Amino acid sequence: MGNYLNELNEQQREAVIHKEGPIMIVAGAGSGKTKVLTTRIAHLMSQHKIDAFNILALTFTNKAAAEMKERVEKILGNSEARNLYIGTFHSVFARMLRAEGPKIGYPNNFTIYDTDDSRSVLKTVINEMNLDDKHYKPSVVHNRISQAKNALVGPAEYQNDYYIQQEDMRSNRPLIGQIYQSYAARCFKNGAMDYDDLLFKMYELLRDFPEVLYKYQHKFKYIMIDEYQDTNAVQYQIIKLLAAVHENIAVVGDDAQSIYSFRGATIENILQFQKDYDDVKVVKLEQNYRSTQSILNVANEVIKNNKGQIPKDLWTENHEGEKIRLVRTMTDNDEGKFVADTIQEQKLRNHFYNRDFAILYRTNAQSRSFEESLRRMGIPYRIYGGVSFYQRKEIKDVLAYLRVIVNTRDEEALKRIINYPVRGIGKTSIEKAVIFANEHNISMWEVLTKAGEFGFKAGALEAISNFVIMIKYFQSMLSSKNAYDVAVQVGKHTNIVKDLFNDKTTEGLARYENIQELFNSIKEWTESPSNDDGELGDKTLGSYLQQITLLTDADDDKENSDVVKLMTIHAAKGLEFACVFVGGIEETLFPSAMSINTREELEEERRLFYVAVTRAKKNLWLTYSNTRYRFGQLVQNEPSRFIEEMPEQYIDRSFAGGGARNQGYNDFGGTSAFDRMSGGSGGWKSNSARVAEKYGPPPTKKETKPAYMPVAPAAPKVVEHQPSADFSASDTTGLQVGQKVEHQKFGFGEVLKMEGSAHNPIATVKFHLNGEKKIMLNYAKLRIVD
DNA sequence: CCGACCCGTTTTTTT
DNA sequence: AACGGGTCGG
Repeated sequence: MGNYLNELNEQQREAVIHKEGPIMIVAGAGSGKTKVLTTRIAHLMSQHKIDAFNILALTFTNKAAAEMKERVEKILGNSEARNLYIGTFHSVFARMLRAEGPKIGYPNNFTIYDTDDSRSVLKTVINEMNLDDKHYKPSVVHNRISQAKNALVGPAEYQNDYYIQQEDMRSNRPLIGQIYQSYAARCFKNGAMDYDDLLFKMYELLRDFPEVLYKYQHKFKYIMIDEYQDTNAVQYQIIKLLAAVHENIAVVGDDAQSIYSFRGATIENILQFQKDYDDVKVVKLEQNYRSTQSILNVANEVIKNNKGQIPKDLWTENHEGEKIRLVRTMTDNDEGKFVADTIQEQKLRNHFYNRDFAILYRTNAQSRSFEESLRRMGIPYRIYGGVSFYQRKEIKDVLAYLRVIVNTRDEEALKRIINYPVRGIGKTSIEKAVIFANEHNISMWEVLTKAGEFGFKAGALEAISNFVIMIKYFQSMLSSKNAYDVAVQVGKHTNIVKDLFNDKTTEGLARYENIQELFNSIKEWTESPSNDDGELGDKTLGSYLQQITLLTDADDDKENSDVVKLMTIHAAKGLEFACVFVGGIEETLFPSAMSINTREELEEERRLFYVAVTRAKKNLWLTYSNTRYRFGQLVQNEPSRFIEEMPEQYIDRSFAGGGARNQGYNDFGGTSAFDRMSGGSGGWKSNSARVAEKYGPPPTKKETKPAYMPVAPAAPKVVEHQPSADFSASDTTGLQVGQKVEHQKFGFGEVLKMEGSAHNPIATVKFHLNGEKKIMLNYAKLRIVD
């Protein structure tokens, strides 16, 4: 400790040591923004003896929060940092609402609804109003309500706002306001908040309860906000309230990286900041420490096409580096192969590790072709985002039990588990219970506890009674047992675990493993150290459930695991990688077809492009494909307009078509030299010989070809397998090691090993075609030979 | 009350 | 292409 200031440049230091009053740090990509915030926190604590309890730092991802905490701890060299209030907006407010919830009529153990829960409640409400959920689609209505909440518009204001009503009329959904009202009432009745409520209710709490406002205003003497350009109206108002007393607020942001306007974020908040406080200190961080000059120049040049950026003069002392490689392929699969091939090649040639690579894309659906190619090459990877672990069915089932135990008002969870596993409470009984609950304005749970008074049939009555007794039994454990012990009891007592264990299908096995993983993670959480602040240090089930809903699977990453990372560009913000591939640089995909209608939308896409490019430290590949599958249909896309906006001198287009050597560039990979080295795929492509002719022999170490040249495919002796006349993939549920199988392309073989998950059943098969080959594949395409 | 089958939707991005 | 919801038959 002590010399941390020496690591900073002049501007960074200025921002760190600025003690009192508001400060706005306008910073470019890779300029050490987060470093400044963390150092500032450490500096306040060590030099100015500010107590950790009095510092609030808000971020947009759990990962950023965890990193910050870790780094502060490292600088300070003690464990003081664990008492800091560092977290995402949502998780910090959830904690506060947990403490203050009863003031606004919510239980301390209120449930947090994720997007699926919200839509499910909406569907219920829409049906109860006798509206058509095909027209009033829950997802559409949810977006609308979400936007309203983020703009501080409650149900009443929504229905009274002329322009909002006009919009709803125009889309022929005039009743959204009423749905909003019912939805809010239902969530409240269920003792539940959705993601947006965590912000919206926090604002109302501070607005309506002066004593609460007073408490937190005085508690938080210093406030830091990361990624300030991504704040929306509610967040802005909350920050303003919290900071009003001390005005020791430091915000860091880059207007060029504002990419969350779809959830209400507005860079207006940056411009407004200087108007809201007197004497704002503004610091600009313009030196980039991350990327090569080529990368930075490309990013800067493209972003210049946006109007109204805050002028910044970004520069770097880094080397110019290699040119940005622009790569065109014929199909999305070829794109995947190119990337996997190039990763393999770069690893060997330039001694990169898997963890040095990231593959970024605009939409989650694009991950598939990359996954497949990586798997074939045997390159380990991890996908961030997409369907989170906690959204899996079996996980949600167990969590639903836990939710009901903690908050019996949670009707969504109750309905999910009341007859799972089957216990004789059928559809009719459930409907009855819901109707009774609505009629008597009590919770569904209360109906169940007093089932005798509501005239259920004898059989149903007994089933309900047993169910109620069981849940009450679980509840009796809450005070004496921790989250893990309760969860284990639930698993045992409900037979969920046993049922899954007995399910020997691949899916059942995977589900069983997932449940075990859930239990392990609960245990881990239960045993992790808590902080000294009583109000948030608890290890109860209620506390567990609240934080779990706010977790993304990007958060619990095994930081050091040596894998290639795949994620959307949105998810990549704030991260950096030595080598970056950005896929699908095509019109209708990037920029998205949804976002080309207004200048604002298009500029956000361009900022997204800026974010993607500036993730790279050393090497950057931009790939696009002539054709790709979308909704199961082959579509053709033009190259993205962003490609033309890049300055020529930093671009290597030698694999982007146009030149003679690129004609018919349609088969990368599958048969590269590295395939054989890695025991991967290869050898069956009929046209690889042709391609090899065009590109010459595979590179050797002696060659002085630039490092970025793709690996030319070898010219294998190809024998095409002729599938049996009646070939069709069989039901492979019973597939076993040793089984003889046929594959349409690879021919006959024998199963060596089986692994993977239900979604990705992987078998290693030894095929006999073209000599023995071991291939890992998703075995859905196999025929069992008897 | 469960499975098999059919049909419609999905893909912009996230807490 | 793949998943979820709905329907129908056993």
